[in-house]
Amino acid sequence: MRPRLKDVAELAGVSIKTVSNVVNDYPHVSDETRARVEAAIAELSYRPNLSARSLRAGRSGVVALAVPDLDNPYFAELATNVIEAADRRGWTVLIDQTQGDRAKERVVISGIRDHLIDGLLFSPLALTAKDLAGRDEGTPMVLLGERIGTGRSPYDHVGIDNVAAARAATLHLAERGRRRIAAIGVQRTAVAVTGRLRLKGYQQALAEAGVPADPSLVAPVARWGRADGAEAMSRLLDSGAPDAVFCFNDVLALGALRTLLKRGYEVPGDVMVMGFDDIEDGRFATPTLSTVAPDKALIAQSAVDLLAERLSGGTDKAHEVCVPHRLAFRESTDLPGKGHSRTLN
Amino acid sequence: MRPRLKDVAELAGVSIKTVSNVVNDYPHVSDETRARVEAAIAELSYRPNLSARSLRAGRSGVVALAVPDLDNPYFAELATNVIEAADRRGWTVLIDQTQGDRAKERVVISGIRDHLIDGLLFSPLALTAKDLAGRDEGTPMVLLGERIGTGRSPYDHVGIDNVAAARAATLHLAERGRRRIAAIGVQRTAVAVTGRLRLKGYQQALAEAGVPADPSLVAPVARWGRADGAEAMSRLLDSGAPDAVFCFNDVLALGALRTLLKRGYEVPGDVMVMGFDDIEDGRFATPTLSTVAPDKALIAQSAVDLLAERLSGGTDKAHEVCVPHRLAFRESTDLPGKGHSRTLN
DNA sequence: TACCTGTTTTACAACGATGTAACGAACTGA
DNA sequence: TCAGTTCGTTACATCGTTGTAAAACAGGTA
Repeated sequence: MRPRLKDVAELAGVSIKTVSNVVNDYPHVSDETRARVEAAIAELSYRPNLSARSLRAGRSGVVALAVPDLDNPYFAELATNVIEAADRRGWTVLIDQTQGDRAKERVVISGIRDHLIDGLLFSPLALTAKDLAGRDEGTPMVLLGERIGTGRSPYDHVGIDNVAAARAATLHLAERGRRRIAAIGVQRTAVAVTGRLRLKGYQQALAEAGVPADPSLVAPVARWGRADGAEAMSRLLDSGAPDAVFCFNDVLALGALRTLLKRGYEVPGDVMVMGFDDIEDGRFATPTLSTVAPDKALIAQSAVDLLAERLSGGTDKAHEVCVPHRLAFRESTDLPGKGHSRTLN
Repeated sequence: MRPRLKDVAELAGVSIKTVSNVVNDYPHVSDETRARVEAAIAELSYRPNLSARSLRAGRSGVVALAVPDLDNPYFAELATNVIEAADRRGWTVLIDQTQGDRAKERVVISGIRDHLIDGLLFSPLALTAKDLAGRDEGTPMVLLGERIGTGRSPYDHVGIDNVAAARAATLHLAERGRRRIAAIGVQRTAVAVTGRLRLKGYQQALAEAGVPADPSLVAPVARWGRADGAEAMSRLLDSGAPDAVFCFNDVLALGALRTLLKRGYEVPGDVMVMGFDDIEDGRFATPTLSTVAPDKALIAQSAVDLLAERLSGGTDKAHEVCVPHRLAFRESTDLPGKGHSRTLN
């Protein structure tokens, strides 16, 4: 069917290995032989069989990226960055969606596909430290997002300082004079680490700003989707009358924004809205969405670099990379009369 | 390093093939032997090597999905659906981003990775019929989105009736009394098939509704991103004074919406906005975005099914699947006083 | 006992590519 | 002329799995 080294070799009148040497650019091949082989390769339009190569080499050139859900623009943007960074190293990316489901996340780390992939970039949501500990260390794995568990993990990790970021975001709202600052995004599940860290930053900021913490202003959600944000905002408006809301990610914030506008509130006048992630949607919402902007390109690049280092057998101790973030102040937290809502990007 | 069939066989005291038989659930293995082998598998936590398997079987269980850009929510949602549909068949999906770049799209069909994947689902933007014709038919490919070229193509294809959809969308605007209906999304490049089809539908609708076509109301864009939509809308407002705008996809529409609101126009009062794709963002924009809603899940499912049929050596002639779409009327094209903006989903 | 039937298990050869080691040929220098 | 050194090329084994065909075994019949 498809041409193999053998077919090329026969056509060129050389041995299989010589063709292999040409394909792999080995030095000691005479110009004349090389030309003949290349002609044969072109004529048959030969392409190496990657399965055979990876069987032989023990490497496939494929890495897996496991994320909860590509529908969430944050993960879509992250995936884009990862694919680009992997591309620069000649790797191909295979994508798994876990839906943040613990069973699926376990499958991802179970190593079922370890022989197909050289490494794993994993952004877990529901996984526990125990799940992780049970993994037999086969293919290298780099964790994205939250650290799991409190102890030392044998895995490389890339994340941001969620507490500091959430604290800064909340402080920003307090500095603009808001006193009833709500939070949307805590989850009731035991494993929602990210949410807890952002809540912690939120609480720290309130204490620091001397704003009394009102538990009724903390709105739990089941998941981090637009509908959840919209629904949580609705509950907050019915009960707590906030004058600002810090949402633990941007899609929650866009959902909350939708509810506010639909119910006739002015944003930022009546209620300021702050998000987290800096997805593109937020930059084109009306009002544009203030947010915490993690350096997604750097997260992806760092993760790929860490994986590469581990693949080349480099380090033994686990690396911790904390990627910087910045705050993007846009219209949704703009003070009236300052008149620069349109100049901020 | 990792256990192989051989290791399991030695531990269980049977031959390699017997272990293989157990792993593959072959019938003629005695219960006692099976139990012993399974114990050994568990003890060593053996996992089959997929590279070897796919070398042997000529199948890898991996299919590639090539899309322009995961950042575009339409493709992210499509990818989600494809991954789910593939999952149901036990396939893994590997994702390529082409950026709509012709050179990258050529690489995708060049077959460089054909040995790694069993099939290809490809949503091309810039590819020409000539590029396609030059492909040596190795792994099966299903095209998503537009048909390429006019002649008969040897490839299966899944798409929607763009002309009809665009026509219906535009007619909807005309029926609501708008006469200066703009269009955003035509592209100057020779290969932008989708844009041309939607333009055709737009023009047909104008003719049908007896609305004179004003070329100054057709705004070209370089790409189909939010920023392009925003910028095109700005140009339209400066020159043409439209009272409605049909955008060839939702992110263009969201960009246009942003410009309208920023410049103080009322939507839908002053200008109605209609999109195409039905991405989730549009359902949470304010106003919510009317749009053409293709059945993305069915697109993904059909594509995967077609691929499966081809993989099982089924058909020889190319299939054409036209997936139905519906129109989602939301607030951005709502007539004032009708009072049902909130009941429409 | 010899023979057949059917089940269970095994040895062996692929799949396609590449590292190793060895080979012949063409040179060098004594 | 011959050993020693390159250089270019090759045969072979191997990566881990599975299809094929045959061997081993058990049970039943003549």
